[in-house]
Amino acid sequence: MFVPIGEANILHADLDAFYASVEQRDDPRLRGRPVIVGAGVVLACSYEAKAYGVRTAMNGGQAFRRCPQAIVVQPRMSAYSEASKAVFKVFENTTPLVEGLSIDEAFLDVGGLRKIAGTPVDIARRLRSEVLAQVGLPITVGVARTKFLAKVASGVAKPDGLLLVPPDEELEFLHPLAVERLWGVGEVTAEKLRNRGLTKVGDVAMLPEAALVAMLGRASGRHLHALAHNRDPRPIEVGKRRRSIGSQRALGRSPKSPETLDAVLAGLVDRVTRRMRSAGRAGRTVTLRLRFDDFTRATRSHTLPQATGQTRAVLITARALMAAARPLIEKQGITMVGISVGNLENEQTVQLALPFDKAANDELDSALDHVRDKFGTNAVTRGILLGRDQGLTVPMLPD
DNA sequence: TCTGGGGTCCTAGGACCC
DNA sequence: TCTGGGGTCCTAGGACCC
Repeated sequence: MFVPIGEANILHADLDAFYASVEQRDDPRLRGRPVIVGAGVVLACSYEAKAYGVRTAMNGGQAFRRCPQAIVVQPRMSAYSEASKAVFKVFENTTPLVEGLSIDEAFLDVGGLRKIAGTPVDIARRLRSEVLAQVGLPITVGVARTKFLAKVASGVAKPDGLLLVPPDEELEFLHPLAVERLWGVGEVTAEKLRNRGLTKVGDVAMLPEAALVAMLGRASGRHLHALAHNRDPRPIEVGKRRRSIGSQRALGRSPKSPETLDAVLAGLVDRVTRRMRSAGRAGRTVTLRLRFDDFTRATRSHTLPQATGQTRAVLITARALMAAARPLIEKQGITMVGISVGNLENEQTVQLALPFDKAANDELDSALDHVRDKFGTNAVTRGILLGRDQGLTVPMLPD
């Protein structure tokens, strides 16, 4: 038997039914019972609810028909975000090589830890018990030689499981699985494959790459061909940065006046630019996303010459995009509006040696004037007062 | 059976530059 | 005056993921 080079050093750790588990943790009455988080649509559901056929993203009415005894709770995003931070602390105490994928999952590279911490399976076992002990949440871990296989393994092992794919049993593990297990195969791609009689990963592996490219396009075809043959050389990437920041809002089906739409737009822009500033990011491409009552979608975008995190600049751009989309909006009822800012860059911070008296606003003004003189009128977004001897720190937009 | 909010990546055409 | 080929950036749409 051919044994691939390398060892199973990659962990994929994935919290089970994350939002629902946090709710069950915080309210003992919910434990062991079907729980649905989210009213209009199912954001998450406990395994007890899944047993009745309830699924994530299912609409609320349908979910309730399948499981009338389910307890429906409103989402508490801040509780989930806090739980996520606590879990990531456990990850980072395990290894510095952590790549976060979303609020509830991450890859960990534990290759260098064998001597001090034991085998990857030992580490995975300990990780699971530490997450349970310290955060009170069940977590599933897949262990394999590649990121892709580790993720597939955790998916197969859910819930509350641990699964190792030994390097010499990878294809035996992979090929009998349904194509939907492949990363990047959703409803549309699965249907295309099914139409050609391809339902298992092994079926896809028998096709030449060119046939998959012809069927699915260049990138998807190559990607799928590689995964079906168990090729995934991607390393763990630490410190990945977000590429866009956005916010959206569902509006319901009743007609919306232009004034109402503008107020919603201003609220979204305010939320997005606040988040950008607190993350220290500025962006150049503003995208307006719209959804209509027939579920069609449209986007309008504009790229500015300079990155900005200013509410005013983004709002002016967003309004112009909305005006450009006016004919579309008048033709169909609008049910969702979203704003996102992409092409993100880091805000730059300059520390100026300009001591000033906290009490004297004049001095702050003159310090800011100095920054404007030096770096341009648009440079200053805000200043932070640090005290008499520490000067002024001014986060700036990139030039 | 029509449903949220947050993201990522890819494709294709057009503009523009060399 | 007409014509090649290559590259980058922008815009809009689509598929996918959690």
